Amino acid sequence: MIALVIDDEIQIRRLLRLALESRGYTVREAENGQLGLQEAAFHRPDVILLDLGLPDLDGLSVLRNLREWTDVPVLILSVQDQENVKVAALESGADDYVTKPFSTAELIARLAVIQRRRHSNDSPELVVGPLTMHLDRHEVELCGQPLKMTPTEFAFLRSLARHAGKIVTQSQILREVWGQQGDGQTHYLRVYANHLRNKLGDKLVIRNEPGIGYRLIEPA
Amino acid sequence: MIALVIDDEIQIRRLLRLALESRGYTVREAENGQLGLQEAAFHRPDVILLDLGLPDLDGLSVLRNLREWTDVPVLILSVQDQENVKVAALESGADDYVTKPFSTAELIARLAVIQRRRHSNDSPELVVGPLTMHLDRHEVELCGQPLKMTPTEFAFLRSLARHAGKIVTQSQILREVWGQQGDGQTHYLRVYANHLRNKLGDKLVIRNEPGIGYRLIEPA
DNA sequence: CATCCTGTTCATCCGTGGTTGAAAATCTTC
DNA sequence: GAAGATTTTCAACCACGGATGAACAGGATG
Repeated sequence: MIALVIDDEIQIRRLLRLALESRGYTVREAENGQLGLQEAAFHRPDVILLDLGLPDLDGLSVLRNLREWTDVPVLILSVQDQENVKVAALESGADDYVTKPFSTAELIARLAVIQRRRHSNDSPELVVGPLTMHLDRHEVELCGQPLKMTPTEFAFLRSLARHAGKIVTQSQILREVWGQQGDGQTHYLRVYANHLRNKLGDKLVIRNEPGIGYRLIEPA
Repeated sequence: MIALVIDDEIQIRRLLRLALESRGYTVREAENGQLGLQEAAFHRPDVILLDLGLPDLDGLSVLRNLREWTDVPVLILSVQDQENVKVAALESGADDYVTKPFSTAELIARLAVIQRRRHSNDSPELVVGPLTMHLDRHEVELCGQPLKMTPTEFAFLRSLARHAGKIVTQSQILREVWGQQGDGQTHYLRVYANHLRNKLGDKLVIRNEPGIGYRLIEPA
């Protein structure tokens, strides 16, 4: 399992190397975007940890470049208060992000989620823990029990479940559920997140990421 | 038993009409792909004889279009020994083919094979609780009593009965019963659901799933 | 304390579905 | 080919439930 760290700060790279190697990863490093892309192309890592603030290219450019030819999971490392950048990164195909400073435990946990998500392939049935969505028949089961759901609720939940464990941005959900004209109506999100939480009970958690979006996770 | 002949050569159509009518088929004709698709959607034939060389659309396009919404048996009429085209047709869902010139005896024989295969795969009787549908004869029984049914009603009920107990999507029913141009005409669904409910009484329930579709269930 | 974002509840409105009946199209039958 | 019967299509109506929009409460953050 190869991890590629793209970050200009050597302290961060050393920290990540220690954390990752202790978990069995082989770690490669790149100190700027240009080298990062080269490394990614040459060594084909299984996961990439990408800093958004890089000296040459900015992180977003690196991410978009990557996404032109690979689906490798990308975890963003960002400093706080760059919410718009985080949103842009997620919409450009990043899988998740952690905010510096971060605990290595959190980092490892998020990596695990990303990897697990990779392995699930898409079929007419979408399964997230105890939840099963039959996309063709618009039926939902929770712990084997059928769950009644309005069309809008279904679309909302599908939007989250498609990227289970991963953040889905507000505008992403709004576009998928309400189409073009839904853009900006963040109010709907709160109403329907509420509906779904009531229906899902404590079997599944819809967690809010303030200012960014929502994610569907299984309770620990 | 309705057969639809899609061929631009009038001689061929004449020949086929004679051969088929002598075997008890009702024959409909279309001289190009566009008309053929219309006929297929409107009259819902039990078998289609399709020429691969048509003036407007090529036969393969017609076939693929058909296969988007119906499983009606299709027999290909091909001119030469164009192996690659025949293979493509079979892979696109054709049931068999004959090469021009062909003997009517061979044609009839192949039709018989197709029909028999249909019936072995798809059993000629579809049973849901007290309801029995004789798919080959277009006859319906409810609690042993014969039930009169128009062609559209029959197709609608078959669409539901095939997936008894499961939700069948609105557009799924519309495509199966009315073909491509039925898409969006959800109005028809309400009218015919109403017809069927009246005929089925309380022996079987057609339940609506708001915004999604319908399902056929046995009352508890 | 002020502000922003979120969660929660509720009243209104509109879309969807059910129902009926009439017009239009199609198929029979002579 | 014309008259009648059957079937499909279409229009009009009502009823209900879900979508929408507003109001208010809670909580984090500075």
